[in-house]
Amino acid sequence: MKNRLKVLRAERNWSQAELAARLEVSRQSVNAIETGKYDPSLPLAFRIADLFGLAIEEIFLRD
Amino acid sequence: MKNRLKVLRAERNWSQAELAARLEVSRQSVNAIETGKYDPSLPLAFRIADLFGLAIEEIFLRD
DNA sequence: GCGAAATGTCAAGATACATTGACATAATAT
DNA sequence: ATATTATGTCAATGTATCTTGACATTTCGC
Repeated sequence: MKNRLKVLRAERNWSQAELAARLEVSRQSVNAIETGKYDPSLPLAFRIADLFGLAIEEIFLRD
Repeated sequence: MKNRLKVLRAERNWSQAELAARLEVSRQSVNAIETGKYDPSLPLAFRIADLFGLAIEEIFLRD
């Protein structure tokens, strides 16, 4: 499961800490998801999709 | 996080056991997700969406 | 180059997700 | 009515997700 988080974040000039704050998760969680250590839970994936105004399928890709 | 699993399964006349087999998870997992005990992981949500040929957003709804 | 901000990573702990095995009850079929 | 199938649920266990706190390294502005 790959994701486009880093790119989406860069497009908005958000730091990992800023994204984490907007998602109400820890900075370490954002980093872990971005660096592929694990996938977000489904509810968090929805919050991410909502924040960027995209469908989950447009952010998370089957590997 | 609500979901339409039970309906989609009924449309196909699949038992929980049959759906579990197609998803390669346990019957208890399907039951737990259907009865709202917990949400599936993101990878499992993708497998479910793929199986039914729908977008994740068409199966799982923000509550 | 120096200091600040950003990123990567580790450890320890909590809660969520998924498993097997078992059992009770409900629904269906013969 | 009895047997089979389907569903709901429990306990115990293991892995995944997420947390706080800490520290090292990289990147950026000045």
